[in-house]
Amino acid sequence: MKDKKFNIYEIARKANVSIATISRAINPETRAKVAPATLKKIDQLIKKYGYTPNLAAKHLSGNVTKTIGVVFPYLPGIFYSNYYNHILAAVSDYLFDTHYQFKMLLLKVAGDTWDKYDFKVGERVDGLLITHWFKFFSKKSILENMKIPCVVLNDVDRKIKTQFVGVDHYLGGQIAANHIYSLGHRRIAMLSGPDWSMDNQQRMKGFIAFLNKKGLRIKPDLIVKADYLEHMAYSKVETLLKIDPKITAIFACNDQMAFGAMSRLKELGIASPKDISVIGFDDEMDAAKFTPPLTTMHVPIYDIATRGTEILINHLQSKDAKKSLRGIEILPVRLVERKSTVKINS
Amino acid sequence: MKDKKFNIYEIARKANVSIATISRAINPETRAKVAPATLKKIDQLIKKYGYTPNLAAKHLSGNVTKTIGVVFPYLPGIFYSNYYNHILAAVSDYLFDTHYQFKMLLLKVAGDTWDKYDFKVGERVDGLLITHWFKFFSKKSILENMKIPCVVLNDVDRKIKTQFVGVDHYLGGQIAANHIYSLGHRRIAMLSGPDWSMDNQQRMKGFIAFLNKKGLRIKPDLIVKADYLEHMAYSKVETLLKIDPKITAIFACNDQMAFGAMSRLKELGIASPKDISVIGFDDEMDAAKFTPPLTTMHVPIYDIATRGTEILINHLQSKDAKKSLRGIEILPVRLVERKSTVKINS
DNA sequence: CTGTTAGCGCTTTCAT
DNA sequence: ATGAAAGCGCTAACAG
Repeated sequence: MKDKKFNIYEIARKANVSIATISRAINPETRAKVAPATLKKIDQLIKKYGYTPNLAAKHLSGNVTKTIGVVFPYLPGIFYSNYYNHILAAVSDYLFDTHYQFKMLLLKVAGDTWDKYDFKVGERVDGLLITHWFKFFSKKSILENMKIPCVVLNDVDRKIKTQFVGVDHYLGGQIAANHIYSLGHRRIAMLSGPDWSMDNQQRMKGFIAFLNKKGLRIKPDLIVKADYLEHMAYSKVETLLKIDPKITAIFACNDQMAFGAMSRLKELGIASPKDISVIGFDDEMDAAKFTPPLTTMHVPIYDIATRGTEILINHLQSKDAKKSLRGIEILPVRLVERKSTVKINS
Repeated sequence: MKDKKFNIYEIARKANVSIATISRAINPETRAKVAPATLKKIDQLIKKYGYTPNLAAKHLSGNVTKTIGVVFPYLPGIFYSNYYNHILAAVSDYLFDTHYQFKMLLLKVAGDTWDKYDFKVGERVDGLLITHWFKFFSKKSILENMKIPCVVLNDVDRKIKTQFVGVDHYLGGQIAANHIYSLGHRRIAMLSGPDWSMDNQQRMKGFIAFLNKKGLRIKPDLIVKADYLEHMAYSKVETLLKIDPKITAIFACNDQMAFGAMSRLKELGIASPKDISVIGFDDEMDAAKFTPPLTTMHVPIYDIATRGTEILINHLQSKDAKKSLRGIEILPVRLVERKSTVKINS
C-alpha cells in the first residue's frame, strides 16, 4: 500500500490541468463549468488514486463545514430516550441524501448556559438544531443573536425571534382535558414534569384551562410533581390516593410518568382503566405495548425533527446561508385513544 | 454585537507577542514553554474577546481532527435499538472529559462495501470505532489496511490483524445451552438471527456444540431463522410447534426474538415458562421488564464500547497515533437468570 | 472553459 | 522564552 497522499495538486498534475479545475470538478455547484472531456479525465484519476478532498482545508478555505450540529443536553441516559432517538433518526434519515453531515453536540447543563459554553473546542458547524433551548440560554437574547442559523425543535416561544418547529403543547393539554372530561371524569389528579420544562408547563396550563372553562378546578394538592420520571410517578401515586382516594382519572404530563403510575396502581390492586383512567403525553413507542395500551397525546417528534432539518438545510443552501432564520411552524398534536381511559363507571 | 472575528493574529497583536506564542499558549502540550507572565496576559485577552481557535485551521495544519468516528450500518430504526444506544452512550460518556469529539458515520450497507465507500465527503477522523465490520468489508485485508487506527467492537475474529474488543459469543452459546440442559430440557428449538451476523453464528455454534457434547442433537427443522426480528420470531413460533408440539424450551439468539416468541406463545395459550422455557441473548433493557422477566445472556455492550473508546483514545494520544492498533480483548458474557426458564415439569 | 494567485488560521521547525 | 516564516489543501476572485 503506497501511502503517498493525494491532494488536489497531485491530481491536477496527473490530469494536466490546474488545481482550480480540479476544485471545480469536485464541487457539485461548479462542476458544470468544466468541459465534459476534462471532467471525464479528472473523474477517472480521482477514482484511480482514491482521492478524497481534505475536509479541513475545504472548511478553512470555504468557511463552511457542510455539517449541522444537533444540540442535546447532556443528561445521563439521554441515548436511551425515545425523544432523542426519534430526533437522531429523523436528522440522519433526512441528511442521508444530502451532502451534509451532522454532529451531536452534547452540552452539559449543570447550571451552565450557552454564553459560557465554548463547545469545548470550538465546534464548527454551519447551523444548529436545538432541543431544550431553555436549558441552555440564560437570556432569550442569546438565542436571537446566535451567529449561525438555528432551528429550535419541539418548544415554541412566540416572543423569541428565531425559527421554531414544534407542537402546541397547550392545545395538547386542552385536548387531553377534553377527552377526560367528556368521559365523565371530575375527580382528576395530575402528574407534572419538572418546572424547567417548557412543554410541561404548557401541557399543564392547557389541561387546567380547559377544565376551568368547564367550571372545574383541580385541587392544588392533586397536582404532584414527578419530574417526567417513571419511578417518581410510581412512588407518588400513593400520595395522590391518600389525598383523594376517589379520583377517577390521572393526567400524566408524559408517558413515562403514566407508565410508572399505572404500574403502581396495578400493584395496589387498583384496576386501570376500570377504577382509574390514565392519559399520558408523547405517545412513546412503548405506549402501545403497555398493558393496558396507553391513551396519550401523540407528539410527532420525528416529523418535527424532519421538518426542522429540512428548513435548516434549505436555508444553508440558499444565498442567505449566513443569516439567521425566523419563523414558527406548528405541527398537529392529536389524541390517540387506546385502552387506558374509559367512561366513568363503565 | 460586533462581529469582528478574532483569530490568532488579533490576539497576538493585542498581546504584543507573535502568533507562535499564542499557539503555544492555547495548546496544553506546549503551554509550559510560555512564560507565566505572558501566559497570564494571553489568557486574559482570550477570555476578554471570547477567542476560540478555528478548528478547521487546526486540523489542516496539525493533520489531526481530535475526532473519532463511530461506524454504524445505516439500517432503518437503528437509533431505536438498544445496541447502538449503549454504544453511543458509552462513547459520549467516555469522551466527555477528553478533548475529543465523536461523529457518527452511517454507512449504507446495501451491497456496498468499505472499499467503495468514500464517506460521501471524505470524512476526516483520527480513528474509528467499528460495529458490524463484517457488513462493510468485502475482504478482511481491508480492515487490516485501514490508514487510521481502528477498534472493532463486539465481534472478534482472531484471524484478522486489528484491535478487537468484544465478547465470546460462542462461549455464551455454550453457557445458555448448559443452563437449558441443566434444567432438564431435551426437546429444544432454536430461533436464529440472520446469516450475515457473526455473533449469531457463534451463538448458534456454541449452543449446538454444547448439546452435542452431551449427546443431544437438535433436529435441523427445529432451527428456524427469524433474522433477529421480533415480529418474525412471533410468526415462526407456530411453525416450530407444528414440527414438534412437545418442545419444552426455545433458545432465541437475541432478546428481540425471545420477546416475539413469548408474545405469540401467550396468545396461543401456552404458558411460559411453565410449558415452554425461553432464553434470550443480549440482555436488553426490556428483558427485565418483560412478563415474565427474560432469562438471557448478558452482553456488556456499554462496557465493550467504553473499553474500545479508551483503547482508541489512549492510542491516539501516544506517539504511534498514526499506526494501526492490534490486539484482542474479551469481556465476560454471563447468564442472567430471571423467570422465563424453569426446570422441566416443574 | 481554464489558469494564477491570494488568502483561510493555525502548527512547527529553525533561529535568536 | 519568543519570533519569523514556511507550509497544510482547498476555494474564490480575477484574468484571459
